[in-house]
Amino acid sequence: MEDFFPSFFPSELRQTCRIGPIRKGEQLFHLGDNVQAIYRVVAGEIRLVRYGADGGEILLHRAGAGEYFAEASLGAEYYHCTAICTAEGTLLTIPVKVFRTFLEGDSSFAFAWAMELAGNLRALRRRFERLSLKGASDRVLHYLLTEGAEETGEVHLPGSLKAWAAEMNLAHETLYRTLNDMEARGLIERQGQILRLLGNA
Amino acid sequence: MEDFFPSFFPSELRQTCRIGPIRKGEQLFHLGDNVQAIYRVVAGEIRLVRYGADGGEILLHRAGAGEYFAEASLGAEYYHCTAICTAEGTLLTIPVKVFRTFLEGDSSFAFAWAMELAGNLRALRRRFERLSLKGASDRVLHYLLTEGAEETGEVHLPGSLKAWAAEMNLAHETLYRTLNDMEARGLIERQGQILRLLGNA
DNA sequence: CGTCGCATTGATATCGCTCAAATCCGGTGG
DNA sequence: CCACCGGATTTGAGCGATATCAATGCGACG
Repeated sequence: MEDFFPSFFPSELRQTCRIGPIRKGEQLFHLGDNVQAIYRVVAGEIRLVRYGADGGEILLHRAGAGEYFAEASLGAEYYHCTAICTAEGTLLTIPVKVFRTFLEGDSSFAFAWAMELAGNLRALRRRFERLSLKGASDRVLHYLLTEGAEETGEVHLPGSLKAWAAEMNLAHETLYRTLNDMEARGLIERQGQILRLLGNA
Repeated sequence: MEDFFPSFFPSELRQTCRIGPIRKGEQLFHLGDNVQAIYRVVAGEIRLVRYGADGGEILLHRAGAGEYFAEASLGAEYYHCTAICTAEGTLLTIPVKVFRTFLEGDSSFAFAWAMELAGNLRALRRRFERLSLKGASDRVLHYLLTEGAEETGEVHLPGSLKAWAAEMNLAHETLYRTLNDMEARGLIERQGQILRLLGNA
């Protein structure tokens, strides 16, 4: 199944992977577990979370279709967070042991993987930069500018507004209000699940 | 000079690198420049920044001795931020072209590099998680827990308190007050440049 | 039809930011 | 040796933006 694997995966590696369904609420691993696999979301959604001292859930990452997660745990002994399925789907499970073997022996694979990691790093830096903005509207603007379509700043809302608010570390109420304000000011335009950036200021 | 290079760098690669001094205020590259090199700080400090619409400086990363920067730009065409030297030191410059060649041809090098990137990714995730905390004291606690020495939660303050505040996206005044509060409450202990976590709550 | 979760709006509280000012410290030049 | 200066540190006061609490409508789903 070509769709399940990135093109650069060697066929021998593909044979050791597992592909299976994930159900909402299922936990793939917990904070502290020994690292046994890295994953790629084929369909559905996985959230990587950690729990604060007060029991509050801290969202580290949301992985959607096509995205890896726990990929940074390759060199670690144990997982640094907990993975929970938040939307039913399909999951590709890649055993670390075999994965490491290929990384060490196949230079073109290792190269492709390094490119992949570099891309993830850049994406995370964007999110980091976004979080460092204080204003809610600044974050929305930044999202449209960095994650939106080239030039047009058009974005398909990733799921519910509530989930989007969580990804940007905003209370969902604040996001509602902010979007209303911005639309009222003519900064953005909303058409159902599509957000468009209007004036380029 | 063994100190300048990570141990896994092939000697042929080392020969194409440049080692030179950097002065405070010097800019290594700007947002939008074509990617020509990745860097490693031997001594001193480099900050990766980006400028907001209001002209405000957004700190993306602070790289100190031993750290790489722009390493995620390997697969990119142009730099996504600006690099400024904030403390005099020495810089290792690694041309991307040669670097790529080695990545593609030397699997053990590529593997080591992938490990390096994975580590960077984990470090950035920690910082990201920290930023997602709302309270100032939560951020300080998180810093001590994740960046501090194992168990003891002991930390050498990275430079000035002001710089530390910037790294945690806090106003420096807020950090001063928070540290005072925390010390008064017996949560932490300060001895000059050393912060120690006391009660493990 | 009842329930659950998302969307939306209102009211209030809180925490960190901003502006301001005083002190301290290291370095520099006379 | 001392006066001066810039930057870090510290403390104070007040504001504002966001979180929080609360209530309602709405659509999907069993």
